[in-house]
Amino acid sequence: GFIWNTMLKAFVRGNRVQDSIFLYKLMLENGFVCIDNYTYPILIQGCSLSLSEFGGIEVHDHVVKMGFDGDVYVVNNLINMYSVCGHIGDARKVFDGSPRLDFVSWNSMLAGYVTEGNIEEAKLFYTQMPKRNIIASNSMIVLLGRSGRLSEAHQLFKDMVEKDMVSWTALISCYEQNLMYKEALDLFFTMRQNGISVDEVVFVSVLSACSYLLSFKIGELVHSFVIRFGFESYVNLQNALIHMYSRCGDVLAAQKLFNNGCFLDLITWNSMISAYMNYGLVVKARELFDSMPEKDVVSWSSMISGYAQLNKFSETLALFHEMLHQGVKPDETTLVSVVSACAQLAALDQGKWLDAYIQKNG
RNA sequence: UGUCUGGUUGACCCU
Repeated sequence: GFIWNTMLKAFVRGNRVQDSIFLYKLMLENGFVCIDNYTYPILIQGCSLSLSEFGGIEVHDHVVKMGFDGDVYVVNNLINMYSVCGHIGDARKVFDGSPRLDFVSWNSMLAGYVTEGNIEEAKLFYTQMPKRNIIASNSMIVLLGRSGRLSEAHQLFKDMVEKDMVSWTALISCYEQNLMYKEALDLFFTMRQNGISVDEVVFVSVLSACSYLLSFKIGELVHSFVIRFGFESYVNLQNALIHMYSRCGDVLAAQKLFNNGCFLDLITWNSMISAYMNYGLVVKARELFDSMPEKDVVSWSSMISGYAQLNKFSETLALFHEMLHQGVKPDETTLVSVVSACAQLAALDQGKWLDAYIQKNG
């Protein structure tokens, strides 16, 4: 069975959930022998990643019929799948009905409450845990931070007998989410002083704080750390650096990173486009936009809102129509810019048309 | 060969 499972995993990793289901059906036709306790966690994981609740429910059904519903790995994946699909009640049913639970089961269930933002349940559940662990505590820190309860988050952090890099990063993010970027940076430097190891995630997070503070000097310093630690080729770090430099007034540094970068992704392109637009470099932005291998709604919105910011309202409307023509669905951000363009141009008929569009599309 | 926690891009608002 492990050959089949390996193929299944390859499909799931490649975000090809339909193919994984198809392969699973072939496995069924092959007489079940290739289906084992490794098979379902992979399938369920695929449903989680693609938020396919209906696929997940179907797979859950098979799990029961095939008698794998006592496998703790299967159970944990089911809990996770129902949680990320927003069916926390079903996750809890799996949890409560499972003959066997381990600390991952508890962590997964807790993570469900955290995703949901359910402080009460999460706190209750956390106190009910047979044995707390770093991952559970880290989840709680995130939840408290997201809910604006910074002092509670900090207290929990301080009370942890063991902390890891994620605990520190989670607390740094808490400060950032509550717009306390200075404190976030301080915490990063404390983290370094305490000799805690760092990874690319920490740096991305810290660079984000620099961007908000418009702190070129610290941003540059962090960039030097990034190089010293050998993380400079990570796409997400390049994206964070491009964003930081553009926010902090050095669009040329951003451009240099973009031009020298390899393995760039959509976010890189989008960041560079909005960087150019923020500096009024419309032609450069448009060149990039037109040469993008693929665009998403953020690419379009960056251009459209950029035009609106620069008072180029007819360009705003023109690009919006182009967007619709290409079958890209605008979101709220896009529409805000378009509405303001209509208002500025006193384009009453366009405005009416847009109003009808918004009514029709919710 | 399988499961749980932290991070990056667009308008407005907030700061």
